[in-house]
Amino acid sequence: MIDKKTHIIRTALRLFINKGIHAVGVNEIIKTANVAKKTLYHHFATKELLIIATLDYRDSLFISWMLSHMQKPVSAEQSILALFYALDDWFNNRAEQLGDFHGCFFINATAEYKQADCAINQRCKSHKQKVREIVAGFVKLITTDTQQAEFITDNVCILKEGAITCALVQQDLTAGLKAIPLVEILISSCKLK
Amino acid sequence: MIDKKTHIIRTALRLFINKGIHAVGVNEIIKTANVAKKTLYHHFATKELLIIATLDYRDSLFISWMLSHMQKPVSAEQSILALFYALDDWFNNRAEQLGDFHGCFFINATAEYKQADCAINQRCKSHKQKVREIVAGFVKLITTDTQQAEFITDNVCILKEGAITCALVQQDLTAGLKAIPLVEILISSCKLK
DNA sequence: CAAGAGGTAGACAAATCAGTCTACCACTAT
DNA sequence: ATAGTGGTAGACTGATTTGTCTACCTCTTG
Repeated sequence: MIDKKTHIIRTALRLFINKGIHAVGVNEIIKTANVAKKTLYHHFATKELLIIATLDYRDSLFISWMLSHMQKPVSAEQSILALFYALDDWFNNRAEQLGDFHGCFFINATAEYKQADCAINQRCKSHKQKVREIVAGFVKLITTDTQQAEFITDNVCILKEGAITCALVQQDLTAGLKAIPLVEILISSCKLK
Repeated sequence: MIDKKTHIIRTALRLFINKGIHAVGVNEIIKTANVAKKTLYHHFATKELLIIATLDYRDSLFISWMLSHMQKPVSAEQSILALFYALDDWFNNRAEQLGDFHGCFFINATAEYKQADCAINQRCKSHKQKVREIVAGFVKLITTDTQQAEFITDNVCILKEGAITCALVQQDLTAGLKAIPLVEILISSCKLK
């Protein structure tokens, strides 16, 4: 049996993703995880610290999923496109590592915890920063012009967030694929300059 | 004095936008609005119905704000671009009608209420559908090719959602402006075909 | 003026919230 | 074997949740 701490994190994460954070109480978490309340509070002093632990867990899960898709292709351009095909997998529940799609956990968490000085909010922000830097790393291989690279990176991230949001709110599960032609245009428009 | 029902809706909306929906209790709403609990429950049988009323109120507010910006320009292309300049106003708290920026109320509400059969979720979805149709109306004036029009509409919406999300989560208040060059590329790429 | 109706008030109730407490259990080290 | 340590258990607490109740107050209408 995996250690209880990890078991609690994974259970809480699944519940948070499915129902939202405020909507899930500590009692529901311990009942679902089959642990005592004291056990949870032994590992996490407060619910907020448990939330942060689930954010960290999801962060490493998501980053490794993302890298596993982007590192396969032979060209950097293909890596960027692979990200959007991976999104399509995710939206349509073909991304086993990430589980069923209920939107981005970090966007959703930010929606619930908006104060900029709040630890939860800051974890979400730094997760997105990490993701952006991964994208930027591939874009750097496409163009050496730093201004162009920043333009591409910015808009790849905007398209990515937009696709996730459209997939969640409008339940448009094709949003990932829909963005791909524009990603191609975006990249090629810079290569020509 | 405006009628109490509207006063309650506006107060609840402001609190929901600032703090999230689950995070705000009925007690806080009545205290802030300075009304009795019975008054609130006279107008709204449940908290959920109050939430739906705030969604409807915000829907009409947002749509009229959006239209007021998009109807000014003389060309349809300028109208689409005006949407992104308007987003920039919003993100940087220059959109008085919408109040301070705390992300899109409908995206945030969806993050908290994810069950597809839930009334709140459905209101959010249909709001985004309305917004999409407004965009589609302007795009129709740019190209008569329905496939091209759909492609532009899809990606304008994705870029819009992405900009809102980046502005919220990464606190990148320039996200609206950053998307504009790509919107221009998107539109011109179709005009050439 | 008076009767009735509908909006207003805030105390109240039951359920649930996060978090605490004492007791115990299983293992390790002496 | 036994003392000690760290994980486990679940009842308990006080605050807060949504929603209810009776009483009153202020208007409109006869």
